[in-house]
Amino acid sequence: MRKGTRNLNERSLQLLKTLVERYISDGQPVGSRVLSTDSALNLSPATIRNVMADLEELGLIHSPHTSAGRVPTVSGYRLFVDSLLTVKPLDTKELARLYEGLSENEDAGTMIGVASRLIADLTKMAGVVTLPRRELVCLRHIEFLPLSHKRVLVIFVTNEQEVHNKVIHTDKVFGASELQQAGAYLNSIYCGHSLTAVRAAVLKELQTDQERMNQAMLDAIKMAQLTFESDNEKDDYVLAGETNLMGFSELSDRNHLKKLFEAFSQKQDVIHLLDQSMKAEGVQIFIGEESGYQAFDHCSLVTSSYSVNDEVVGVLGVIGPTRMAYEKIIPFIDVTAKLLGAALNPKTSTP
Amino acid sequence: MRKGTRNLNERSLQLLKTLVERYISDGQPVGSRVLSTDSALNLSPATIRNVMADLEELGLIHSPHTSAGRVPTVSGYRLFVDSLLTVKPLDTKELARLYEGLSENEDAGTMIGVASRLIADLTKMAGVVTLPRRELVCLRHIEFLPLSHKRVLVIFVTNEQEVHNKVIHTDKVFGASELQQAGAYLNSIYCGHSLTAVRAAVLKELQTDQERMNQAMLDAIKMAQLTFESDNEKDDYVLAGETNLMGFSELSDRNHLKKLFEAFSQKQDVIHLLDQSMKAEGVQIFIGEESGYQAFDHCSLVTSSYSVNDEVVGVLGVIGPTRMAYEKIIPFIDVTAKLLGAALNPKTSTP
DNA sequence: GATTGGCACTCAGTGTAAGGGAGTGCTAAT
DNA sequence: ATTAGCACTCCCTTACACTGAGTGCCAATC
Repeated sequence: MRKGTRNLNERSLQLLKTLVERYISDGQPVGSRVLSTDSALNLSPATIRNVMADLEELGLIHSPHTSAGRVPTVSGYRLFVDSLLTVKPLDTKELARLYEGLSENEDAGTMIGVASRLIADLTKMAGVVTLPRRELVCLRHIEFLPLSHKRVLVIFVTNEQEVHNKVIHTDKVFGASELQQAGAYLNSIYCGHSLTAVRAAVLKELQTDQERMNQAMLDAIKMAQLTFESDNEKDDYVLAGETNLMGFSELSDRNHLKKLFEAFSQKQDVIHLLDQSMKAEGVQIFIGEESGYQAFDHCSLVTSSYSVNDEVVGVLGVIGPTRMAYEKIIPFIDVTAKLLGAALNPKTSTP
Repeated sequence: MRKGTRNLNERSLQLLKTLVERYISDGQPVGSRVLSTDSALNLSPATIRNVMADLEELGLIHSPHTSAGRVPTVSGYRLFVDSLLTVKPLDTKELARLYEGLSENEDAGTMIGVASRLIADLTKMAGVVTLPRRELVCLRHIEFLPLSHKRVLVIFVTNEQEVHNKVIHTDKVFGASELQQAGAYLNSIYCGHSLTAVRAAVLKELQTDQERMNQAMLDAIKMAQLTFESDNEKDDYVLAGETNLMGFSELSDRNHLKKLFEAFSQKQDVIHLLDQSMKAEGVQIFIGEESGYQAFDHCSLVTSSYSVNDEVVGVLGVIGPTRMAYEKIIPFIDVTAKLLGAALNPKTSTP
């Protein structure tokens, strides 16, 4: 059939682009008339209708009802962001605010919060930033305190000043001084190493000859193992500006909004989604149902991993309605990720 | 005028009560006809209309428009909860779930979270619980770590296993061993005391003769002072089930809901409100605008302080639409507060 | 004097009909 | 291949009438 032959020529792509841009800015279904005047091409509405019929057949656009204009489908958005979109340079004011906010030398937790807030404020959508992975964090100090019932409270400090704590269950009862000794021992050998390195070293230690260690050392190693045994230190993220999402008419359905907020507070879906984009470097985009989670059906996520010392340690992004200004959001997220990475770099961030 | 003479006789109160109950259960403005059949009094609609006219003049009820039924005003609700309401005994199932959830012996942080979640789940509204005041918390362990630039990271553990940390700025540079010594000294004298007691003792120490102390002791005391100097450890609360509020039609106004959620995430208004009810013992109720915060205009708060060892240490409550089932919520909050207090009692909660 | 029945009135909500507007699909002409 | 024209569809708004619920007031009744 002849439609196949003209499926996606230059012109139809150009029209799709204009249509998406127009829909993003107006929020109204776009008709052939507007498109005719809007696009640089000099085509009559009738011609455009023919093209639109093709685009619709390809599943790129869709008509809410018989006599409304066309609206991009998820595939349409996808094609748009993948090949049609022309990114706009960042607004200077926004860039300035990013610089200002992300140049302070605070601890990682604070910076994460600042970044999240900045994303939310500047995009008027919801900002989300994951905490840095533990590979990055290096052990600075560790300490054990006895609790009742063979339980021990572990406190460990990472990087400059981040304090973590965890309760572990030991197989015998330890006294305060024994625990103190164990802490001192571990501090002396593992201080300054990354948590993953510590975990690896501890495991190796336990598997090799334990004869050359005395009981106290062995106890210490065992406790370290319990402390760092798994990544169960559940990943977490900082969210800001959720309330911004309540303003969007496309999310006005009470039910959708509720599901979305529930997903935010249960966290796991969001975390899983962010994890995915951790694997790839650079900006990633999930449009509508692409995410695979019902809660995000009418939302898009634009994310980017951020790196410290050329190693990916976390993800940040923005959550908003499918109809968002991708051409502005994409560079924005890109820059924010780079700035956050730089701000977290211990070389430059230690005063 | 004659209306004055029969302002608030038994009968009109009875009618107001029935009206409020009916409105709470239905959510529809209540007309004279329903009220006539609903109330035990055997009165014709016409008579009831007369009474309602009086109640309206007194500002207790109000008509949304000429020919709708009547709806309670804030004053109407107030009168209702203050003198008309007959509290219903707690549902056995709910009571059972409360017992179950609040009998576990976890650390305070967890219990607070559980309580908040329980309130939200059982009332289908939003639950809120403040963290216990620091008067209650007693120092278990304190420790200092050197940071750069005359900054010191203080880590202190309170009660069983709650870890806090703070960065203080000292007026000279301390080495790791000096700091360790200081920590050991403070542990030896202040361990087991409440934070407020520690603060008081430290202040007293600094004001009296410092001759009998050596420099190391003095440094330790000074650092303790910096650590505990103010209540700036900002009070905080745990919120659960905010999303439940999105289901209520009376809060459907996008704007109201947004303001409410913003108040939740900014926290200060909520904290201030909860603080107020900390002062009074027992259940307190804020209806609609009474709270004084615009964000809560169409909401009611039912709160109760909770106590450990007969001392008020925190507040819990439920946030929902003005039209809520007070007669069930009030005893519910009352019981929950008592159970939480019991669960937090260190005597019984330490295994 | 309190209570009640009756009546006119008000007002939200609903259903129906008509007209306008925006947009489409198809066909025939260019 | 493109375009103009036309008939058609569907949404939206306005208008109008009608219903039902509820009120306020007045006069009759207990």
